[in-house]
Amino acid sequence: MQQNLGLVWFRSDLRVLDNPALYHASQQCSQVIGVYLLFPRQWRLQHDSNNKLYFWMQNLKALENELGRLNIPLIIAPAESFNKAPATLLKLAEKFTIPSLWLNDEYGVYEQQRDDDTERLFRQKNIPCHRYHQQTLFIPGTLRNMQGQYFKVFTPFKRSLFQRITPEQLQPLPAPEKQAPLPLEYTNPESLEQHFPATARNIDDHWPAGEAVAHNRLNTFLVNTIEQYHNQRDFPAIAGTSSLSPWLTAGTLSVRQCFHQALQANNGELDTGNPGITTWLGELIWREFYKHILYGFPRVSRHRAFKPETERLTWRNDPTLLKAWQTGETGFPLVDAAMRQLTSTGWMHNRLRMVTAMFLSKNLLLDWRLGEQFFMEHLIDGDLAANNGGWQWSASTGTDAAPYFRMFNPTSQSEKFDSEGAFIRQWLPELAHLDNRRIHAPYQKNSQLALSYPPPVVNHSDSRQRVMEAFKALKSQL
DNA sequence: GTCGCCTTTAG
DNA sequence: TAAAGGCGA
Repeated sequence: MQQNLGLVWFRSDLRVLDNPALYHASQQCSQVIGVYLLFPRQWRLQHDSNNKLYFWMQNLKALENELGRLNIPLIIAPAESFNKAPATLLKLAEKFTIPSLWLNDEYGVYEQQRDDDTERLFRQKNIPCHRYHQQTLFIPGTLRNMQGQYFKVFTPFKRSLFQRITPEQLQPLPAPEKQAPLPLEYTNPESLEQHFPATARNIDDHWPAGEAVAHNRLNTFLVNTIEQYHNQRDFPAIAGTSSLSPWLTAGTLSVRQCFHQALQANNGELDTGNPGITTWLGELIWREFYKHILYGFPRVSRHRAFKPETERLTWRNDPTLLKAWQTGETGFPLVDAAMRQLTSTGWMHNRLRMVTAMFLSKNLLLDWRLGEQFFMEHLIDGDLAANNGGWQWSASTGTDAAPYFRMFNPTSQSEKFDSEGAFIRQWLPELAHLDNRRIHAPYQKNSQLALSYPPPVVNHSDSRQRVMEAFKALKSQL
């Protein structure tokens, strides 16, 4: 009876819909069993936030329910670190006499090593390992320029993707069919989410788990929001973005499902049609781009700069300034409001991720890795590739085709993207009474103002000068 | 080698 | 409008 069982290993693909490993296993096996390994030690090492881990555990519970409706058991097993994965899985496969393993690849260096080790061990035992692909539209490494190298610039990468993408590869897979009941003896740990107490407030209300929720959000976004996406996405006081990243990172939702549905809403047009939709497709491709970069340039996942020469920059060591940035007490209202949004909700608006990242790395001249880590420690959608890519872009150590020195003025950004001060007032009640003009820089032209809010920790133009010279010095050192 | 172009601007 | 370098074909 157990001649043709399949063990499906879930990781960043916590869904039954459009899940290649699950789908193909259920097509080719008489019955399948799901497994999820807990890596608490590894997650700590990677600075994964409790917000994210709590959310993942809730999504895992939702997955267990979805699978249960299909009579597919889900075994949840502790494994501490990645290096314990092969033996833990093999033990399960032997205990339940399961002759095949099915999984969707992940593209971080340690994840690849873990999966390669697992496959090797299983092969030694004559258990085939079937590996699929789901994290990106194209397998990292399969989009190259004419010289056969990885694209280092976003736009040519996107053009190449548009040229090569086909309707067939965008067709999401259905859920597997319901299988015959499969009685198994196992006990899963209870109340897993309690091991990862979220620091974000009301996390269940803001970020409810499960595939049904994710698809509702996607559909609502496509119906109500996406057509104005290009006009509204830059304004943090407006809910103009998709806010789907937590589900995308957990794999509750696949990029293919998102891309497919958005493209349908645009009559199949990739770069024409509704500008809101095409802009959002571009954002999905940014996630794709950074995953390909992470795979093609593994140094970026080892705390190294994409542009090696920028490793000679001397970042300042100033724990007090770092603390001011982390707690939202820099005296720059938009920066502080953004940091308080992050620590209160586990999420930050994308425009503000750039503003706060540039402020840390350029105005404060603090190492971008400190900011990258702090983001990971709080973000509910923390993704190594996207977070690292964004930070390195902001710090000018990463991929960026623009020649000139890219630096935001946090006050101008505030006047431009929060002109009414609505976002600032939401997070900094101590400034709520200031008028729309003064709220962006409270002490400007009035340094004697009595406020329970700190004065600016740096002078923008001086700090701008300082970082410009630091980058200029890199070139003269060559 | 040449040429066109580059997510998100500052002053 | 100046900045001001390198990618990709």
